Amino acid sequence: MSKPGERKIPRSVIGRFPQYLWETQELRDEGQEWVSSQALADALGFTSSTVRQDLSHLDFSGVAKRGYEAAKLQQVLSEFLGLDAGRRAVIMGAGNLGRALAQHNAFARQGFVIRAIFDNNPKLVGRKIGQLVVQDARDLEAAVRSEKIDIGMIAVPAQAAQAVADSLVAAGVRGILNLAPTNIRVPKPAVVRNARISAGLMELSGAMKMASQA
Amino acid sequence: MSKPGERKIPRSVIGRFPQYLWETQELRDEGQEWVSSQALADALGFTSSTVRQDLSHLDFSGVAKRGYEAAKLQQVLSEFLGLDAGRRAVIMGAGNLGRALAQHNAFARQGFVIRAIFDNNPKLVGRKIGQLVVQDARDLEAAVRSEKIDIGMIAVPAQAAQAVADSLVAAGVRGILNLAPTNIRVPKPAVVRNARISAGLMELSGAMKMASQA
DNA sequence: TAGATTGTTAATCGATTAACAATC
DNA sequence: TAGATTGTTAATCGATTAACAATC
Repeated sequence: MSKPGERKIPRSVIGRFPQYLWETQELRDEGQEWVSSQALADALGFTSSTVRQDLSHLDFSGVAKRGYEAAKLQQVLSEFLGLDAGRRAVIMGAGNLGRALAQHNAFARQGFVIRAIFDNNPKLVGRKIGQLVVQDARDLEAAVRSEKIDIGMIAVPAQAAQAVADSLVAAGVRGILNLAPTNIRVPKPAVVRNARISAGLMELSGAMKMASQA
Repeated sequence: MSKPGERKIPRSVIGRFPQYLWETQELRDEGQEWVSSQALADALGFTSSTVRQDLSHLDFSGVAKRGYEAAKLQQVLSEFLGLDAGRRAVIMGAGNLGRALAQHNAFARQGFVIRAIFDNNPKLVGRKIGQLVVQDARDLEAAVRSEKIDIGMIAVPAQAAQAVADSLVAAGVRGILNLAPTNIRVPKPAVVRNARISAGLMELSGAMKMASQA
């Protein structure tokens, strides 16, 4: 375990936490009650040393000779990532991608509840998407307040992404997940993370070129 | 410019290339003919030193006092990332996410052409999605061969992701973009990159917790 | 020319890995 | 107990930043 109170956990470590979480869930599903740093490392392609270093940031200890208790590890990781409370999100943009996200029920299982979807196109406003109805983007601020929204997911075209991010921040949203193929910036204490499929494709393509030359 | 032939460019650098590319495109759209390392750094939140280091890996030089020629930079980055030839992709899984990807025409503009979409659910096979018809997953190998597919995008549930990745590799696909919330592994020389929206949400949530404590 | 910006080297910073005593 | 696996320190490795001569 170690320093529960001392923080500044590197971003690279936080980036591996979701992976530990999934892998632990999978191992539990297979009936494992204990997971070792070596087992996680093998599954994820890290070294066991990295895994132990990473997990030592959590307020939680493994047990020598056995490893980490899977159920406990899962719980501590969830808590650390702020998933236990349930994060409340909105989707900005009701195009193909926004609509797909709105109907993607896997998010709920992981602690992310999507409360609303917005668009500024009058043709889309009012349309039903799964359980939700597309709302006018002008009504964002009221919804953020009444629904206590934590996170905005940006699924609009690249040119509109920064303006939409600004409106989310102005409405009081602290966390932004950007899916548009562009770079956006937000003032502190707001936080942005990118989940850009195009970027993934481009990096993949670059990596393929490297691999074919090596 | 420097060593065009010498490789092993760090993954972190390749990860920034798409960002340079987008930013350069945007600046060109605004009419800029030259971009400086400082301008890119400011827009993306890096230091100019990092930008210059990164771009020095490319077979291309800036010009003292002016910066980098935007059109040329865009072209060299595209080429480096293997986008100029046009990458040919298939989508595995015709659920909400897979269907949204199939209709997402932004990919084509960035050099990724989606040639087919597969599912193993007979109810979905034959269904029309945009320009494509959902095919039976058993026909993957033939399609990969006849369509010269480079990339497979995995948009199936987590439990099925590894098996689908294996089938892609067996069919001869070298690059895999994993969108499922799980970790998959492939044998060399195949390459995987992840574009997991759930992971992005979890990292964001963790970063929000850190930011609120700081 | 004078000044701005590159390319590159060297210094710093941070992250990963190795190693091993502690321990269950 | 003996052996496996943790937690942590120290060493290594790699990535970022600073600095500055070269140059257009």
